[in-house]
Amino acid sequence: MSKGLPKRSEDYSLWYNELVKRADLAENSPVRGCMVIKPYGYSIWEKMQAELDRMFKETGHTNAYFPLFIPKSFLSKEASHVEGFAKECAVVTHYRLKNAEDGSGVIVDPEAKLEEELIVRPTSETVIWSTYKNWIQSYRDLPLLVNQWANVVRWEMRTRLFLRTTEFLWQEGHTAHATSDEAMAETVQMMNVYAQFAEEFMALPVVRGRKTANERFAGADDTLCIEALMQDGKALQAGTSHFLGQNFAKAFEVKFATKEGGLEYVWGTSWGVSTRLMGALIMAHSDDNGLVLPPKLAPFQVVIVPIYRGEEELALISVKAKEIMADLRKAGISVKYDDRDTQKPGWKFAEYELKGVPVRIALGPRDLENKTLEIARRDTLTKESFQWEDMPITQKIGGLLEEIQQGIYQKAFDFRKENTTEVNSWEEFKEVLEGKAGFLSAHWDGTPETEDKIKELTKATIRCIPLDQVPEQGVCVYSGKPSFGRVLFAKAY
RNA sequence: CGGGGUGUAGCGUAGCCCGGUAUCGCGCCACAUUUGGGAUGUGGAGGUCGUAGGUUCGAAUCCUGCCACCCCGACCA
Repeated sequence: MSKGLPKRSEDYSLWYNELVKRADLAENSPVRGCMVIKPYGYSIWEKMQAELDRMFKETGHTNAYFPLFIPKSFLSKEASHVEGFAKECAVVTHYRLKNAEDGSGVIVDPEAKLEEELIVRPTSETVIWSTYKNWIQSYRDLPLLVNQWANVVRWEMRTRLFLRTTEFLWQEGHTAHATSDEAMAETVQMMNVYAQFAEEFMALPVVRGRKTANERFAGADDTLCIEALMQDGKALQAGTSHFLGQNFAKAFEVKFATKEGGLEYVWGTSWGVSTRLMGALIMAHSDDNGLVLPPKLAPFQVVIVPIYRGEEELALISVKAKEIMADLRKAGISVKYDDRDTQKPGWKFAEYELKGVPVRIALGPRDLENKTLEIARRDTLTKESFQWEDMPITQKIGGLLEEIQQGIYQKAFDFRKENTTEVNSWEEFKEVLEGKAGFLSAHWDGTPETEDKIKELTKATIRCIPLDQVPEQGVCVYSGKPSFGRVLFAKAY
């Protein structure tokens, strides 16, 4: 492990990549754009999964699993869907290899060509709706509320660890409803679940909003989203929830008998978050010393580092350390006791800072003597000496974890506030975008043409029309035409 | 797909212009001394120099082709 991470201020992109690798979250694989998620990184993802899964189940959803491969013909059934995904699909054309005759290795067996090629799912709407056709006959079968945890593949031009990988892990919810209103309510509900998860667990403040027609999901009538702001002033779409109308129902002939005896197409939604959330988590909170993890998602919340010389001293310290560990665990706090004698304390301190462990406890002979602990918090990098008698250790650490969770949320919230700028002219728009970046709250005339033009000129896109948008008379920053409320622009990941 | 760059030990690199089978650091192994912020010393292991050809007595180095990856753009969760 080499010392020193690149500085965010010098090269944000390099800082991010190095951090992901050095904190043992993930690394590149032999296949371009794919990554190996390492145990430490994966355990953060598992925590995210566990919370989200709980929230999905609390809102009435159940998990299922649909296949990785989709017949090519399925994809073309919904016109705008195929247009959106066709350019980035991996295709399976053969099912067998054989030894090359010249002994140079294995080759694709030309005899083993598939009748119909298979698509590796870029998303599962098509295969799921083709299945729903058989599952739904009556209003009694509705609503159908299903989620799946899966991997998907999108052959992107350019990839970045966690933020955009060729294969990524995600969950995709796919629901079917009897009415438009009900499907829309579901779409809103799931966006709120995502927002709540981001804010409460990731300590990541998000804007709840609606995508413009340009930015909408391929095949959706409406896309709601949560948008977050990263430390470099770029926006990151953290989750989306789509109202599919009857588009997929029509494409896959999914009809149901109504109570009144009619036959109607069902209404659908789909919603998803991915391992991209890992990228959001990393970029939102971390600093030049490494990761900063919110206690609610850290693989372990507390690490205890013993300081000792010799076996005997370690034995004495371990007694106390294990006592603390047991107390904390009883209180539901996850702890790691690192008594390896293969690394020195200083090395461990740096290591756990790099890995973002929220609280570090150092315990040495001096502490045994004085009945103290050295408690260091990762978010502020401050240390304090804690007297055993002052209060129960569980109360102390529990309170501290709470404080850290709150603290990093507040810090991110303040950052977003400082970096959300109301702009009222085109000059100002360009100036802010090039200078401090962040979210630009501006009037827009509501046309895709203006949106495209702004994107072309500045690379900024409309991240969303905030759901809490205040009605306000104004003129579009670009076209000067009338506008009735502000939208959020930003350069995005 | 356009622009730029890089492939030499697990990682990061020197050597390349000016051909003579490889430098240094981190990491790894052993031993000793160390342990309250990334220890020190001594000894050691580890490389068909991305790949295929060519030139040459001899190629990491010169020439040609290929492959891969990274970064910046356009595209996208």
